[in-house]
Amino acid sequence: MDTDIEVCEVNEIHRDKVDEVVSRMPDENELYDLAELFKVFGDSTRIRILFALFEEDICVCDLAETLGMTTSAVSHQLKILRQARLVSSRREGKQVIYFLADDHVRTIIDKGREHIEEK
Amino acid sequence: MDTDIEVCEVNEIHRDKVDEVVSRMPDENELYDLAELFKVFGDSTRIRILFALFEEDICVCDLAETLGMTTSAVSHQLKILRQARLVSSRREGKQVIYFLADDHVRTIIDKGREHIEEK
DNA sequence: TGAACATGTGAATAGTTGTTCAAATGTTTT
DNA sequence: AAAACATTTGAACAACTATTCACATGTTCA
Repeated sequence: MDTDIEVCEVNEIHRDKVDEVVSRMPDENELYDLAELFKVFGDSTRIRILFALFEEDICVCDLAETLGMTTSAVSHQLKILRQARLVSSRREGKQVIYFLADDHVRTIIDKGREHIEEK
Repeated sequence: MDTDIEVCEVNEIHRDKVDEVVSRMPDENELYDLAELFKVFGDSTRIRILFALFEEDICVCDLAETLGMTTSAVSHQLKILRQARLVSSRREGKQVIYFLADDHVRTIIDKGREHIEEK
């Protein structure tokens, strides 16, 4: 039904080069996870939350005030940051305090800043 | 029409804390640009293109073959990578060869990998 | 110059995502 | 236990984005 008898190779592929590159490509899962991670950084609300957490641990309520957004909107974004393990939280009475999960966050954002600041 | 006479502060904001964090926040443009940059990394097609370019400079046609996509789709993504100054290109005869614009790309992706690889 | 090759681009579509709104959950205080 | 506070969550809507398709542009070679 789908035999490739009459395939006309339109483009001149450098077969050896392509095979080499393909063989060195990380597996699909890793590529997908990487893209998912950067997607989390790719929203200015979440970037702002991370910058706020660079300064100090902070509750949802203060975070919402800082960003001028509803606690609901902030909470939705915090969930995404938590799932990416970029932030963690602890409960203190009625409040939930968020903080950076580790130092990768700072490093990644710093490298991003370096890139955009060069010209 | 919108006077705040009857404002009932529902949440107990830590005013001093919020003001401090707000004052240290980078300006809107930088935050926006940062998010835009990471958005570019936040797509697995573009991540795959970047990994391919880690190995060697490569033309659109081979890139398409490597990724199993149409040259059109690849070209659209290359445009986005170019606009973010993550890749550059040079023409060699009929072909256009793409290559990494600088080493920030590697560094940023490496940091991302470190994060996801730590369980 | 014309044909073939290689890449780029605009419009359209399908899928994804951020915010809002309403309501639920969990904690403290009285 | 009830009321008030703080956060979370699900559904819905609007805005955005990646791929496809058709076509345009640019280069080489006969």
